[in-house]
Amino acid sequence: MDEQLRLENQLCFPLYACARKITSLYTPMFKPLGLTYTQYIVFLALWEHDNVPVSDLCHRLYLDSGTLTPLLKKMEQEGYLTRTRSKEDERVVNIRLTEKGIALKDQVQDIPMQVGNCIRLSPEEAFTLHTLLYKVLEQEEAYGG
Amino acid sequence: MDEQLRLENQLCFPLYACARKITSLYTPMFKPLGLTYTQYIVFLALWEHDNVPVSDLCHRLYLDSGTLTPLLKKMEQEGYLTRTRSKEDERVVNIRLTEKGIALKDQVQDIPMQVGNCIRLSPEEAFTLHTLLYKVLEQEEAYGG
DNA sequence: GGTATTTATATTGTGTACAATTTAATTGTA
DNA sequence: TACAATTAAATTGTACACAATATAAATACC
Repeated sequence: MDEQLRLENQLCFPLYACARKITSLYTPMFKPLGLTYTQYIVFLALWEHDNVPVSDLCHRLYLDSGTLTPLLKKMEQEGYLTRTRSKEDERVVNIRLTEKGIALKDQVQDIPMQVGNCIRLSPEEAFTLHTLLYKVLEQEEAYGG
Repeated sequence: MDEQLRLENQLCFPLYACARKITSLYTPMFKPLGLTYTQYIVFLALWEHDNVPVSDLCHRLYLDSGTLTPLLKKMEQEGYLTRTRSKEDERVVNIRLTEKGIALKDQVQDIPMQVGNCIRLSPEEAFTLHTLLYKVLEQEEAYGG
């Protein structure tokens, strides 16, 4: 009885625990660079599309301004990016990487592979997992996906 | 180039985003009960195995004492459980649900199903996702799995 | 039996997450 | 063109997570 309340039968719990486990695999690799996982994904987003409003980062990272604003301010202080109010729309703040921010890319190139090597999934399993996660993530309800 | 640094090619990112999305589906259902997601999984663990040391909860939930100690103290204050030093080993603190904590189970019975209905995966897909997540989670490196 | 080591929690400090609210700018509309 | 509604960020407040350290009890070992 109560099978639906068994920890092992939840989908939410392994997701929650697994996400934290993977993040913890990255943490020691970021430490020498003085980065955190959240800062890393902000960089990943910006290395792909730079000079974008805060709202663009919010959408792509599924994070809100309450999380990103202080993070971006800190990254600005550390010289990785600039925050500039848009001339066309004064409500908008544009984020642009500095040379230092762009250069950081070279230093993290092989980190995804190192973490990947710690995860014992076959390429097929990793692909399946990736596909299923995006299927859940891109459902219409939340974040206007 | 730089395919390995594209946000979309990471496994960590959809995991991280998906975990937060699922948690956010639970939050409004917990609100009338005054619960948080983390408290919920502590209850799930205790409804299965009650009267256990803090270390047992740490292992089952993949959380450390820095997270659980303040959480358990708060849940104790709210009358959901008791924290008692073991007589046999004074280092150990045993956690036991009160009647109030046990009774809460009735009020959350259908929440997993409601959340499940929000996730557009077939039973087979959900099973596959569950299996792959546990495969990653139960690898030997971390948490003594 | 006394001391070093290990173990179980607790504490401290830092960094997210996010709900709710605020502020300021822009847009829609009578 | 005033004025309401909307939008983009920022702010405030609460709740985790977790690394690092501290504390105290138990065990190991000489």
